[in-house]
Amino acid sequence: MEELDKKYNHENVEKDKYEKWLKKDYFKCNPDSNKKPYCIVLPPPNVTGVLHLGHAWDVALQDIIIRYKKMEGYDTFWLPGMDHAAIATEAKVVKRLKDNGINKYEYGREKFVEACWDWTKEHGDIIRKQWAKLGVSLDYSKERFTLDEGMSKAVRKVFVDYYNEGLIYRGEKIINWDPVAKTALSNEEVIYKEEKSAFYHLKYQIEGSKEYLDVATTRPETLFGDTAVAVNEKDKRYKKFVGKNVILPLVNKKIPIITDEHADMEKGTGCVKITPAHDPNDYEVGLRHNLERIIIMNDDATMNENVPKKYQGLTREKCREVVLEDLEKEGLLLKVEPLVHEVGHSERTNVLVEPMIKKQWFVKMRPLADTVLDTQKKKDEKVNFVPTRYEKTMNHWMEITYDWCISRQLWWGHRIPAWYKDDKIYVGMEAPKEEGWIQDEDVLDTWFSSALWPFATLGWPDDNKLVNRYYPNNTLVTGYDIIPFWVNRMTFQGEKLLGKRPFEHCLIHGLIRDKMGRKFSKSLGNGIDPFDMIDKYGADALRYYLASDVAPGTDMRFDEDKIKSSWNYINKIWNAARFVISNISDLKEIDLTALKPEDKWILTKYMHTLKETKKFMDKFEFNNAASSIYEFTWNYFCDYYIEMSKYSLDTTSTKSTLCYILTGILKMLQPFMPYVTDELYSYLPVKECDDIMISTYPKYDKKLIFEQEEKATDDSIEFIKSFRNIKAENNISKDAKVMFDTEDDNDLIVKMLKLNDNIVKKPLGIKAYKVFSNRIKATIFFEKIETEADKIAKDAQIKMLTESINRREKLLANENYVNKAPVKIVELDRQKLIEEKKKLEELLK
RNA sequence: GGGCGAUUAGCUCAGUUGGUUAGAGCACUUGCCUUACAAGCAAGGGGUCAUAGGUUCGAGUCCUAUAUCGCCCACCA
Repeated sequence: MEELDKKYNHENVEKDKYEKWLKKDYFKCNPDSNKKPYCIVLPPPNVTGVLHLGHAWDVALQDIIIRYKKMEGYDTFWLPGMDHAAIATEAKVVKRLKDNGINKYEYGREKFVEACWDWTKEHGDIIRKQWAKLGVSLDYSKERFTLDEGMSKAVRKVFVDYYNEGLIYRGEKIINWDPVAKTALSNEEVIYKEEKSAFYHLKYQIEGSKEYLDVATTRPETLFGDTAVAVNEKDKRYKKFVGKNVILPLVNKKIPIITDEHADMEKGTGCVKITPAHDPNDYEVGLRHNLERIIIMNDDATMNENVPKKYQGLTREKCREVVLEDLEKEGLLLKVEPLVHEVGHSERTNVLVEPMIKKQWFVKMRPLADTVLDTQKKKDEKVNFVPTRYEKTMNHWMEITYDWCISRQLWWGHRIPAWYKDDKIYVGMEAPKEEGWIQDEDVLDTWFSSALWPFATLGWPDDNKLVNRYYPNNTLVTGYDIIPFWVNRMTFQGEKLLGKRPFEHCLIHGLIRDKMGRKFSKSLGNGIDPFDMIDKYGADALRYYLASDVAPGTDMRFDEDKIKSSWNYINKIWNAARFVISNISDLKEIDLTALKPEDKWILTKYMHTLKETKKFMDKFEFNNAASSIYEFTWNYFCDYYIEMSKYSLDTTSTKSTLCYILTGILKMLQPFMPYVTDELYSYLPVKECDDIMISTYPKYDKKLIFEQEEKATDDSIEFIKSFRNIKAENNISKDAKVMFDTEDDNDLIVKMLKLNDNIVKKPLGIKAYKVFSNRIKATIFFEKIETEADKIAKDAQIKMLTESINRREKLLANENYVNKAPVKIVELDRQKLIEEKKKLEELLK
C-alpha cells in the first residue's frame, strides 16, 4: 500500500473523486420499496450568473442531509435544476446585446429568446462544474430547467385550469411598473428603500374664492393626473369646502373636493391630492368615487401627451424640477419640508417603481392562501420550518397577501397561453386552430413556474411515478429571504394542485455577510468567490466551515480564518488516520472481545458522541453535530486515546479499537467532508464496502458502554492533567521524584507522564506538592524550597476550595433544594463536597 | 406603525426540557522540534451572559419593562 502524505493535501485528495462517484452512479436515485424515500429538490439557481458563497452554503447543507440519509438507509433522491429567472436573465442578455451595439427591440423576439438560450447554456455549464467542485451528490439524470418542455406544460395546465376555475383573471388594475425593464412587477419584487425627499405644500385655489387648500405631496409632478382633492369627513377645518372645486395649478382645471376615509386628519395638512392612475391609495379612492384616471406617463416614465406640452417628454425627475420652478414662479409653492421616506424600487433594475394602471393577469390569492393557513394548523400536514419562528413569516404573508400580478412584459419566459381575436379571448394548452388568433405577448412571472418545482420536476401532471414516491418532498433548504417569493408560493400551489404540503421540513438558513457584517455586493467589491476558497483550502474545508459556523436560520459573517481552521482540523484527522492506518495494516477483523480499560473508555465516549451527533443531525443542527464530533475526535481520540494506544500497539484490542473508532469518525464526518473521508476510508484494512458514501451510518450499541471504565479513565486523565499543571506552573524538573500514595495499578499514568525512572516508594523529605484525582493520589518531590509565589498560589487554592465548600454546605442544608431538586443533582453535590473537603485537608497538612 | 431576531471572552459564534464552578475556534501568555500532526503538543490568562425588576430551592436559559443594533412586513399622501 502506498504511503499517505505527511500533510493533508486537498488537491491530491479531491482529484478524480467526483468522477469516480458519478461513474459508479452513487448519486442516482434508485427507487427501492424496501427503503424509505428521502427527497430534496434543489432550489434552482438562476442562470443569470455563476454560483456564489450563498449557493455554496445552500447546497452544502442539502448535500449533508442527503449523504447522511443515504448512510442511514434511505432511498435518497436529490434533484438538481436551474431557473430561467425571466426578468433577471432578460436584463443580463439585454445588457450583453447592448454592449455589442444591439437593441433588443430591433433584434426581435425570436432572436432574442435564442440569445437567452445561449446564455442559459453557457451559464448552466459553469454552474454544473461548480456543483462538481463542491462535491454535491446531485442526480444529474433527473436535472430540470424551469423552462423545459415538461415544466412548460405544467405551467400551461395550471394557468388554464386556474383560468377555468376563476383563480386566474385578466384585469385593469394599478400595478408596480418598472420603467427600465418596462414590465409589471409583483409586490415582492418591489424593494422599499429610504430616500431623502421633501414634502411640498402646494396651493390649490378654491374655485371662485380667495381661499385655498394647502395640499402636501411628495410627488408634485403627478398633479397633472389629479382628479380630486380629498379631506376627511370629520375634519372640521375643511367641512365648508366639501363639494366645491379647486383649481388645479399649472393646468387651471377644476377638480372636486371630496371626503374619503383615506384622508388622514393627522397627516400632513389633512388634505390629499388624488391621482388614481399613479398611486395605489388614490386608485382605491378613485374606485370609491368613480373618479377619472388620467395616465400621465409613458412606459419609460417620461411624461406623456396628457400633460401640458411644456412637460411632455420630460422624465419624472426632470418634470418635478420644472413643475416646482413653475409653481414657485406663480406663488403656488407654499412650503418645502425635508422628508425621509421609504420609496419602492425594482428588485432587478433598482429603478424607482411607478404605480401605473395596466391590463395584467392576476392570480386570485385569497382562496389559495386560506388553504395554507388552514393546513398550517394541522400538525401532520403542515410545513415544519427550522427554526420554527419562520412559520410566522409564512403565515403572516398568507394573511395579508393580495392578488398576484403574474404577467410580465418580457420575452424570456413562459408565454401566457391566452389568445385574442377581436374582443374574444381563448385560454388553452394549445393555440386555437382557427386563423386570426393572436397570442398574448407577455410571459409569466418566473416564480409562477418555480412555484411548481417540487412536483413538476417529478413529472407532474403526466407521469406520476416519481410524484407518488417522492411527493411531498422531505426537506427544502433555502434562505429566509426567499420565503415570500418562493416557499410560500410552492406551498399554496402544492396544496391546491396535489392536496398536500410540498415538503415536510423547510430548513432555513440566513445570509452570508462580509467580516464587517455587510451584505456582499458588487459596489462594495467585498465579494468572495467560494471557488477561490476551494482552491486554497479544499471543498471539504469550505463545506465544513459553512455547515458548522452558525445555528440554523442565522446570518453568517464570512471569516477566511475559520476555513483555515477547518483545514487544520482536517489535517489533524488526516494525521490521526495516518497513525492508525500505519499501525493496523495486519488487522484482519475487528475484535472487541478482550478490551483494556482505555479501550472501553474511548468506546464509551464514542457511543455518547454518536448518540448526540445523530440527535443533532436529525434536527438539522449541523453546527452542534459538527462540534460534538470535533470534540470527540480531537480532545478524546487524538489527545488521549492515540497517546495511550502507543503503549499497546501490538495488541488486537488496541488495533481493533483504533480501527473501529476511526471508521466511526470518518463515517460521521462523511456528509460534511466527502472527499477526505473517502480517501482515508480507502486505506482501512477492514471495511464493509469500497466507498464510504455507500457505507452505513454507525449504529449506537449499548454493549459498548462501560460506565466503570469510563469513570476510571476519566479519573486518570484528571490526574494527568493536574500533574502536568503542577509541574508546569511550578517549573518542576523532569527528574522530580514521584511517590504514589495509592495501591492501584497506575501503569498507564506512569507511561503517559513519562515517569518511569522517577518513581519512589518512600517519601524523600523534600516534598512539595500533592496531586489528586478521585482515586489516585501522589506526591511530587523535588529540590526546591517553596517560594512566595507558590505560597500565594496555594493560599488561593485553599480559599477557592473553602468558598466552594461553604456554598455547597449551605445548598445542602437548604431543605427546599434537597427536596425539590432531582436526586441525581443533589447526590452529585454531596460527592463533590466530600472530594473538596478531602482536597482541602490534604492542602492544609 | 406592526412583527421578528440579536446583545455571552479581544474577535466570530455555541449553549438542548431552568440543574455540578458558562463553552469552542481564532487571538494572547509560558514551556516544548515528545517519530500521527510545530498548520502541532502541554499548561495558562481572559466573561458580574446589554440594563432593571420578577418567578424559582436554583436563571445565560422563563416572565415584564428599557436600551442599542439588525431584519421582515405595511397602500405612511
